Amino acid sequence: MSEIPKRYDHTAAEERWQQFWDEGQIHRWDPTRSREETFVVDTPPPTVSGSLHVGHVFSYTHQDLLVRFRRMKGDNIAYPMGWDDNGLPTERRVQNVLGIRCNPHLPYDPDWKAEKVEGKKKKDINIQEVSRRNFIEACAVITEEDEKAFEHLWRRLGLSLDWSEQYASIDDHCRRVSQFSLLDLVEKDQVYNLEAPNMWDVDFKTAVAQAEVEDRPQQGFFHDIRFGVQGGGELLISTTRPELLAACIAVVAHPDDERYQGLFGKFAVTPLYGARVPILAAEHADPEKGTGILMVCTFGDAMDVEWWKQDRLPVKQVVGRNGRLMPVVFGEAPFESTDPAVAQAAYDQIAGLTAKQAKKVSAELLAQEGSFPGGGVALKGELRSTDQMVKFYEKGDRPLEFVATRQWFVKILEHKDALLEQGKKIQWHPSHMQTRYDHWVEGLNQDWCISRQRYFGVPFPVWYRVGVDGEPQFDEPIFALPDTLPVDPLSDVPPGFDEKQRDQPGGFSGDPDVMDTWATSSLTPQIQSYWGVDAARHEKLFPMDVRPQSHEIIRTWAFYTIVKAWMHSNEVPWHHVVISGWILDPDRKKMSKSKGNVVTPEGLLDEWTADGVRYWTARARLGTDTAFDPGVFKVGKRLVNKVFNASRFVLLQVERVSGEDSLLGVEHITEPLDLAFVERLRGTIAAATDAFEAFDYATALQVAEDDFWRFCDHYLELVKLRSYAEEDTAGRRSAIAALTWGLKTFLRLLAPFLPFVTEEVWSWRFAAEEGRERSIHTSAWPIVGEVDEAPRPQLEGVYEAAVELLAAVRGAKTIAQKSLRWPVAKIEIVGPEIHRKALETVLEDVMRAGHVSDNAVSLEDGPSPEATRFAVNVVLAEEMAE
RNA sequence: AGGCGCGUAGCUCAGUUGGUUAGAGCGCAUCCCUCACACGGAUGAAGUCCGCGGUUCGAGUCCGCGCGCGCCUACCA
Repeated sequence: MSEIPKRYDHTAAEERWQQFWDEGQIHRWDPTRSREETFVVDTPPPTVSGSLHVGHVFSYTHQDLLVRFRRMKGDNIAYPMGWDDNGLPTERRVQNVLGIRCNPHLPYDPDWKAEKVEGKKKKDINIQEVSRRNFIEACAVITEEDEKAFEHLWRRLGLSLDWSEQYASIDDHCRRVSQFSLLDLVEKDQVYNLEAPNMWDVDFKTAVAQAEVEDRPQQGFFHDIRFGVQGGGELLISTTRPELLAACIAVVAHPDDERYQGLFGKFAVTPLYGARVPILAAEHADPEKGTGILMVCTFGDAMDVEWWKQDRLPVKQVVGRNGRLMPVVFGEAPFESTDPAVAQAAYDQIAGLTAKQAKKVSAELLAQEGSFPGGGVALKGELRSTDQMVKFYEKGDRPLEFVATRQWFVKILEHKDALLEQGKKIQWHPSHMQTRYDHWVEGLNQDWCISRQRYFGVPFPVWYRVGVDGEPQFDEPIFALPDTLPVDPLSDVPPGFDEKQRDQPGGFSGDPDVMDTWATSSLTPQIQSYWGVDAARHEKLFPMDVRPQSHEIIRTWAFYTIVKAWMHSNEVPWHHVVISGWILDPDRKKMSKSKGNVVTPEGLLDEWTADGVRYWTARARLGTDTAFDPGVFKVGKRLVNKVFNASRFVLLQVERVSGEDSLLGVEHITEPLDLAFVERLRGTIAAATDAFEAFDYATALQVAEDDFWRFCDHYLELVKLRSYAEEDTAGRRSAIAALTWGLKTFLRLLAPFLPFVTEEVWSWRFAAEEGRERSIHTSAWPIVGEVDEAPRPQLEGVYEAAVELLAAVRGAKTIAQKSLRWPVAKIEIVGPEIHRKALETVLEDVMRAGHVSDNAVSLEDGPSPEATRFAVNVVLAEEMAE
């Protein structure tokens, strides 16, 4: 038995046990055990952004609680760690930290070294352009540092991850699996490549997918613009985007709209540009909005894209990839005009401007005399302000534009029903989170665009034949062979070609894009299972048991992962999804870096102990947002101290009584009070286990914690003096045996929540008992069968009667402002028979704990006051005994 | 605008299939250094269960209508 320290030094203990777990490799997945006895977690790979906040602590601890429970139940745990270093966040961070930009056309410079510019003033930084390969090397350097910071925090938190199972979403293995996934989708005809209008971020200059788009409120202005009608007349269009007038390809109104019945089939003529455009009827036009008749452009919004497709209208793209208006030539298709010279003169004033600038200039042009065909002013009346919702890339600063570009898409629109079915096969915790998934699937309106015009990501394993005209033939892709993956088509050469033929007529050209980061993240189960690489391992790990994540990424991570598992394997990726809520600051706002209200975790761990911080996270039920409340950390730390001190008391008693002999077994538990306590604990074990089985760690904690405090406040006090006995009596043996099993049980019930302090006190005595139990975390989760040798109590309410009477004695002393050790001269107890009988069996323990002298007790029959078992009259002694 | 969730003590939250007088912790008040713990303990005060209506012998719980908060989805005329 190791020496029991007087105080808990959490800093030293936490470090010591982290190291112990590492050395003992107790978190290792055992690949030799069967799938049935294995519990597989699809750990979220955090975006390695370099800054940690308390939100990370929150959801990752939730997973760990469930994992630690399953481990103690005897499961073989597969709990890997992945890092998401792919994509824009890293790219942007690297640009800022190192002051570089990628120029993929530059040659690789082997001597180039990354140098941090943090701390320098903005004007002193010269942005340096580097090659794609240099840029990716720089990314790797930065992410490695960031991963270390995360790993350090995870270890301090006591996450029982298997550190031998790690991946990074940009590493060779992940690139291989991602590219293999694309090839499999090609083979299954679930992916296509198409030039089409698509949402485009003009600053990042990349396509984005529906899932990455968010609506933001913006103030817009209606411009009422007069259009001519061919053959005479005019109509009034209300638009917030006058800068797209040159891109107008039609005018539409609702087919039932009385006002425009005579116009359908005719042509309108745009002001300034003199373009002849058809006037069409369309159900989607809302007679209530604006003037009820609107212009269709290429492309103002998603609806424009729909109309363009539906009515086979021409493309008049004016907004370029950089968000500025492109030069166009009037008088040539598709920019026909009744007066090309006038049109050109007008357009030349907005060409080259940003959309926002062009809007202002367009309004000025439209307000000029002569802007309406045949004389007059096209802009009618004042601008009217309107609140509108505008689509933004979630990481972007300017509105998205619809730009015709060539992109890769995964077919999801035609599979909505099948994807809803897959969602039903998964158990969502809490269950209402499935509704979010359903809503998202039902609301899909675009296929999944998976190509991004960026540098840091997984390339497409694709080349295109180059025609004799020197242009890539996109309908003739050449795919990499699966056993050559991963490839980079910008440096690798497709089968049957050599490097000299790159970008040459008759040769090949590599696809310059990278995949959407979700195209890789959607494969975390397959990455972990080595799908397509190691079939035996895949069998043992896929589908997984549980996916932990937060609710805002149901539409991305959960959804895409379900898509991929279904397309590749016709399976669900996991059987359970557990959803953590958010952390809210005291103003009930979500804590996030952009709001500047985050709390960094390391300081919390210093102040409240790792277990105390874990306690706070464990109090938050799944799916429920939680206030950041230092009061709860405090409670957690108190519990940690209580565990330490109660264990100290029990084990000092055990040490005194048992010496170095083996612990007293449960067969020694014979006293009625002890049996009543054991009976109570049986119920606690069952309740905590049921809750954990249902993924409800919060209830498991509450049940265990409540009963542990009762154990300390009541049972320990009731049994303490009996256990102090000098002689080896049956009563003392019973007390020590019950305390031993009780403590051992509480420690195990609390171990998933408080892994450090429970391990610490477990090591004093229990660890030596059995080899398997060297660590509490690989010891067996308590079951009621352990204590079968202690008979069930014959009477009910024994424990409760004892507690009630002790409270009455304490109350009398408190009211008299006396110490709890103050002796009682006389106590009169009146109550009904059933309660008296229960009490009589434990009366000696209660009287001893209350310092009631012998022969001072009277117990009589009679009614008890409401909600109590007994009427009690306590008379305190005149003086403190010596 | 539709949907999901939430609203219980000053604060953070439990409250099971409807069932006596609605619970816990924090905070607060008063007291107690007792040999596990003062980083502790005892005792106590504190609630219009968001509002209105309904079902029921009985509603915090079920139904309807509101109000407030959060989120999801839709919405660039």
